[in-house]
Amino acid sequence: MFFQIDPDSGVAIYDQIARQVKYAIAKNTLRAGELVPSVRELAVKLAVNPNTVARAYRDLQNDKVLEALRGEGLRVSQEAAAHCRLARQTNMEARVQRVVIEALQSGFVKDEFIGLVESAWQSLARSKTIEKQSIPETP
Amino acid sequence: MFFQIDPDSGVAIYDQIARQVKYAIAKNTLRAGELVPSVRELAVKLAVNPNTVARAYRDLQNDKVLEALRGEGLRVSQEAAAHCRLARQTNMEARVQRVVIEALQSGFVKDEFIGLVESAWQSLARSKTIEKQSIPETP
Amino acid sequence: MFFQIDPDSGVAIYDQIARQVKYAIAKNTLRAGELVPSVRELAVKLAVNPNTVARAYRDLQNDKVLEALRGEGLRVSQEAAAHCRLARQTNMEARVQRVVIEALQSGFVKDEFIGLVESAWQSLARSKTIEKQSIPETP
Amino acid sequence: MFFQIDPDSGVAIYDQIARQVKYAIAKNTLRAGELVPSVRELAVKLAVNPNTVARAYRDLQNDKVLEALRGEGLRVSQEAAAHCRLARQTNMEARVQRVVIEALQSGFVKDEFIGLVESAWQSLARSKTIEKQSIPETP
DNA sequence: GTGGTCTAGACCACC
DNA sequence: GTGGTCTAGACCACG
Repeated sequence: MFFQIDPDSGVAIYDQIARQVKYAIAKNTLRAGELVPSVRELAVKLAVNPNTVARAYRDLQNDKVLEALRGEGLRVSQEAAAHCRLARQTNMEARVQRVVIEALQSGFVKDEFIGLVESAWQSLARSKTIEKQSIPETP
Repeated sequence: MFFQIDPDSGVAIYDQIARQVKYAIAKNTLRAGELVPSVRELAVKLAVNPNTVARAYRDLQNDKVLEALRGEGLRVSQEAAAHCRLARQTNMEARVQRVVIEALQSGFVKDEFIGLVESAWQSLARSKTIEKQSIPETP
Repeated sequence: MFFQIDPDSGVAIYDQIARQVKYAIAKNTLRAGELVPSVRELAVKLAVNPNTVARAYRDLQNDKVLEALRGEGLRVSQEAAAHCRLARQTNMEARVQRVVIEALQSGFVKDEFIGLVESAWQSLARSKTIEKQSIPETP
Repeated sequence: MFFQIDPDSGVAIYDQIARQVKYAIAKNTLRAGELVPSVRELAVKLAVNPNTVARAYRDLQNDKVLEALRGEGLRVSQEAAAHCRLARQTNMEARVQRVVIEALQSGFVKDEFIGLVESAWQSLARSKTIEKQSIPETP
């Protein structure tokens, strides 16, 4: 598959996997009805413990994003796309809100902060390897 | 004192304390040479175990932000302000960068994202209790 | 493992542990990439509270000597050896300097003092249990 | 008086005071029968809390180094010189032994260590302000 | 199994 | 009164 995990980012690996699967669905890189890679296969590709992949897939099943086909594998569900797009929006709002609260608490003014955001966006958006960027999260 | 901790935010309490002390110094609410509240006193105010406050203060001593005066208390060091202001900037840049990377990865376009940020800022900035807001961390 | 702590030496136990880990790395008894004993395991061996070992390990992580592998253990970092060898040298210089200052202040002459050092070295070096010697600290 | 204390050395201030009094007696700078400065006077000179000086003097009385003359002050006792010279020797032996043990534990060889001691001695002995040197101790 | 965090309560040295 | 250390035991997230 196409994504990357960073074991030192402070975010649980299973969480990184689950999120990137959701993003892929939200972006239509992965579509309803498709099979995701098997636990073992993905574990090998990401150089990660199979248990960790299994946990990510389990969480995705709980979220009704994946569904098990006995003896076949895990399939992206029909409702997944809607769910993932919604999740994308909600998660991003929550994340933005947290950072904004921190910024307010530490005394930033609005323009100073927006400036920070824009300059980060500029510098990151032009990097062509953006999709390979790991996501340094935060402890 | 002036700050609040949220035991359910997912951020370690000692970390919330340490950060808010740094912010207070960066904002000049707390100045070089002043004594911070005693471990026991702050523990009572925050309804937290004294060991937890002690751990925050110990970390701040490692960062050269506080210095111990035996039998007297803990004092804000002279270098603290510079360090804390720098940390404020650097930390915020790092946090913003992480969110921006996530946004890019999940397919946001710039204006959509900036819009999210601005609306979050608007709604949070006008809340008068902003300083009492807990910092809901990690989704 | 191979080291000993003395709870009555006046030196904090966590500090004795951290120092001995560093020494082991400086001496190549412990090498980059290896896992150190788990917190609980070492706590049992040293007959010490696990929190105390955890504190030592935490300090070593702050010093970039150890790094955490989630759910796996703590690993000696790559930079550790250099750091520890440097620390060994610097610490010993500092300790020697303090004693020398005391000696000068209390009116020793050089040969008298060197004699003291040599006789101490002789008598301690031939004891075969040297590595098991506790470090009686502070008079 | 002639000595210096370092509140950040990790050694208790009262202990620094008591030791320096003993050293002065061992060196005959202070002689049997002389009065030591009053608690208040010394406290002012050293910029230290009078309680701290009082504690040092109390310890020295326990050691029979000083004796109280009601309404007059504290006098260096007759036995003091012998006691202090003995203490000088014994303390230095103990300190040297501790450092030597550490050196052995951290894998120094004899010549390497003696070299360290000699170079420290050289560089410190020629400093003219040697008597004003504070004694950085260390915990 | 691993480390990380927190609480509770104790004892110490220092001022 | 202050900070520092240690113990005991609990719970959590992670692999």
